[in-house]
Amino acid sequence: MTDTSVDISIKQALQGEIAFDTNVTIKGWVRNRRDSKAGFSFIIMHDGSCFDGIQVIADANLDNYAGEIKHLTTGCSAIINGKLVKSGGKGQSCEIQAYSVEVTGMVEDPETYPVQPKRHTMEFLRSVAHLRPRTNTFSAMTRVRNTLAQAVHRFFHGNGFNWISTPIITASDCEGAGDMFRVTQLDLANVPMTDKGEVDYSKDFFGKETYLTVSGQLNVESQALALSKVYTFGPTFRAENSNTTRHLAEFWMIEPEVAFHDLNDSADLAEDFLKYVFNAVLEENADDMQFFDNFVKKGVIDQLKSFQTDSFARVDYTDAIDILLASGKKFEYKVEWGAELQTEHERFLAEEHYNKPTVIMNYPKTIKPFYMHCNDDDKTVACMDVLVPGIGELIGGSQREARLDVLIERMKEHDLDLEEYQWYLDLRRYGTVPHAGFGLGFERLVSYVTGINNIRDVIAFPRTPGNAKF
RNA sequence: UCCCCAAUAGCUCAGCUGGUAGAGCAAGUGACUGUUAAUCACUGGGUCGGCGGUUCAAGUCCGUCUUGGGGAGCCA
Repeated sequence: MTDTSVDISIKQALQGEIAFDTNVTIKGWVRNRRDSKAGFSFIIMHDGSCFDGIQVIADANLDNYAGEIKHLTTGCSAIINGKLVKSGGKGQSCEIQAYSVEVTGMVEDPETYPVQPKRHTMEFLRSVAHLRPRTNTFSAMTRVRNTLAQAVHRFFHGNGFNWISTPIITASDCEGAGDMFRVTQLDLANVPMTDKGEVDYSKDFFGKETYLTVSGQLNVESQALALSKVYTFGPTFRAENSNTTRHLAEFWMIEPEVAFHDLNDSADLAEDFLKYVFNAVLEENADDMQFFDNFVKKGVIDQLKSFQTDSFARVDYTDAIDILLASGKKFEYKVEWGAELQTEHERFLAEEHYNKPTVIMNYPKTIKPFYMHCNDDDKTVACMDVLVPGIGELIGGSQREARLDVLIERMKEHDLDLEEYQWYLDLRRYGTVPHAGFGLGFERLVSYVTGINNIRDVIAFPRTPGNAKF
């Protein structure tokens, strides 16, 4: 019987790709077992290929029925060989009538197996991150995350972009941004010192201080000024002591950069990009998304669908300030031109005023980094934040300052060491062009799409302050 | 990092003003059933997050640390 058997995924069976009466083999993990004293057991098997499991009918006359099959519990692994048949019960179209159930791994102590067939809290599952992919929520999240990652590459590839791998180890704190993770080979118990009593980094692996990257932007700009359309998609690190539902110390970031683009082009690109990847998930993960819509966040499917036709709200920072002032809302932080928008302000704009992804453009230059293009008003820079309901900032981007003299002036204002940035300034010396790009936090995207509100639950093994387990 | 809250069985929780612990689910056994988060009965299972303190007595009160949650800051 097994000679003619076909190895299939559960997805193939449930999607009707396999004809009834075919002799098939599936391999996976037991989700649940129910016994019938009429002489057989129902075993629900999952293999991660799709949201649902397949029901296996194991008859009592199988050799190992009493010895093994009757003792199968949630989490056991098995190889099932049998005939794919039309289901004799309600709730599923097909099932497998087993010829053999080969148990590959029992669960050592069923009582302490953490993943029970019941609702668990996300906090508990995070503490067993090595086993949580066996749950509905995490297997669905993983498939959606995969679809998004594939769609990211497909979108850019289809639009003529080159994927650039920017360095993960970097020698300079590019944006003068926050804390970075140090990379060193020095013996921390015996650090070499200079005559001045400072750490002698010339003795270190790279001969200077090095860190994990916080952004590939400056590097990828140089690629854009030759290949025109480029993007990065890779790991990024921030040593900020942020304890929120939307920050990770290690996350994946997508950073497109396009020559001859201005800010509006960049906002258009961001919009097209989101439409594309949202649509990919709607098409490829309908069952997973239905689960999220039912049990994680009501309305999450409609949220993605409505964005296909209804695009970004776009508003200038200056106008956003007026909207906030005119709203009559009492805010904890004062609304005034020149100040950062606080979370409460962003939430009001994206969740109450517009209730859809909202782009705020052209912020005061005093609160933004040195590399952003100075607008003609000499007060604002050409930048944008894309805010989405429930997440906050999903995308941050800007048109870059392409004029050498203006850029140098801005760097001096920010107290940067010009020597360190000569290569970056060269890009303005040799054939400079206007260009623009943005950064998008991949996990925030997964969070928005799935409705899973804690960013620690949209990556397999989250890295956060005080937690690098697994 | 700041403010607030929480930590009790494998999981989710209850435990009033201090007197050494309970339920549901899970697990084990049995009954029953083409079942489907099955149902019913019985059984086993806890150094009440760590350390220190107050008290005759601490799950309960106080201090501190750790972890987690909600919010804020920083940002993607």
